[in-house]
Amino acid sequence: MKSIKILLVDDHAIVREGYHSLLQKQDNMEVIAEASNGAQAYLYYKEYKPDVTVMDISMEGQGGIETISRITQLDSKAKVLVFSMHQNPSFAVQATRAGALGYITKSSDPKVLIRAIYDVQQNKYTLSADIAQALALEKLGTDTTALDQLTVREFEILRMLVEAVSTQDIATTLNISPKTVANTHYIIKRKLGVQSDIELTHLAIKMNIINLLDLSR
Amino acid sequence: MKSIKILLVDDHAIVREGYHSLLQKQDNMEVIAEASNGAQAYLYYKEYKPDVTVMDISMEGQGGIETISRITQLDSKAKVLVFSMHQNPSFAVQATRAGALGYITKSSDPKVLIRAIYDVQQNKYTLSADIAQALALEKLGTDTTALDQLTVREFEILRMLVEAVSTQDIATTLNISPKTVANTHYIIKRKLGVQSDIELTHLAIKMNIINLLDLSR
DNA sequence: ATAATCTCGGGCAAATTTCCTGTTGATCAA
DNA sequence: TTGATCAACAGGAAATTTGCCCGAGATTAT
Repeated sequence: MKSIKILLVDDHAIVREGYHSLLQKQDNMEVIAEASNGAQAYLYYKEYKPDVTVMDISMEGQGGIETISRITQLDSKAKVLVFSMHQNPSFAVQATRAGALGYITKSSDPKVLIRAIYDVQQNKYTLSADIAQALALEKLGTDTTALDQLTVREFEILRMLVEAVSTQDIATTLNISPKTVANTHYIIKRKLGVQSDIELTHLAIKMNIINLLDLSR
Repeated sequence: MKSIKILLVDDHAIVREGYHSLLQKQDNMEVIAEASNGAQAYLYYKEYKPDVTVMDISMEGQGGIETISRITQLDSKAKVLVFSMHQNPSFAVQATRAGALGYITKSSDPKVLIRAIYDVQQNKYTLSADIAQALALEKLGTDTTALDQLTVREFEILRMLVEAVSTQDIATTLNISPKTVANTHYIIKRKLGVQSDIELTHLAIKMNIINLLDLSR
């Protein structure tokens, strides 16, 4: 039987060790190279032309998604399986856009990974169950254009709110009653379907209302 | 030579596989049990009394730090080595408070992990180089993390709070009264000097408690 | 012109926050 | 071993905020 040649990409040595040990038990899979970062992965891909590339996307430096783009740009038939710790379905979306053929979370059972490698090798798109479910929920949930439901004024107030401006200060700068700000705050939360201010902040980050660079400064 | 008995705790099967494979190559180390969550880890600890417990602290549900507390409370001589993906030294501080004897990041070389297991087994405190450096910088720099003022429990609750877990849910998973969670929430805000939950979330992002890449739930 | 929508805010019950208190249990120094 | 300290827990009560109602005036759309 012809052996599937695999390129491993993960910045945690221990995880690569795990793959290695796991895949070695499969007699028709063979790890032909391991990379610990995106740049290396790209070089190895060119050099070894693996059948399947198993890649973590949360790496320091040049991200995994970027690496997927570059690899699939180099070889449009590249088969990349993403193996990530992120349960967030938008990662799966991003990875797929970049050209990945599958997305499996690390909490998946090893059997699922093996199965996924076979699937990807046969050009079959694969998602782990948890991600598939989350994606489905997101699709039928309202989430996507939630922001468009806000009026101009609401959006303005939202922007100040998530920058942690106090109700009082917002009222003062907008020359309206704090009560109105509080009411609007409530309306915003209801429209966006969030329960708490913390959720609201998360949403604001997702929607790029908060400038993350400002924040982490 | 007597073999060092090891308990592995990590919620990612592939990572456990990695440890396993790595540690098996050491002829004086033996993995006697593997747990995939905190509660199970606690039970296994009681049952197997391992020489060294190697634990990931970013697990779903009952956190790893909480688990360390419970284990060291059960057996004050327990030797716990934390193996974490978090580069933030505050995690090391909290883990140490909870009773851990060492803190190694997952990006460390496998050799470092092996070395650390020996060290911990001999009751020698171990830090991986990157964390030691960050801690040192933190100590002499002004940037002294306010987070270190928090108790272990407070830190644990903070982490859940900023992930937008509800007071009720936190109370349920930690088996305490919602009133206690609300009280602790308040204490945390006071200690960190923030006015609102939105400010608290900003702080959490700055302090790297929230994984920016994973903001969705 | 009429309806619809936005903006603004008052009212008020319910929920939460804030700050206090006290209990328990663990640690630790004298 | 005893007293002191501190973390964890949780109840009480007042202050504040939230959640949801409403209506009024302005603006926009049809």
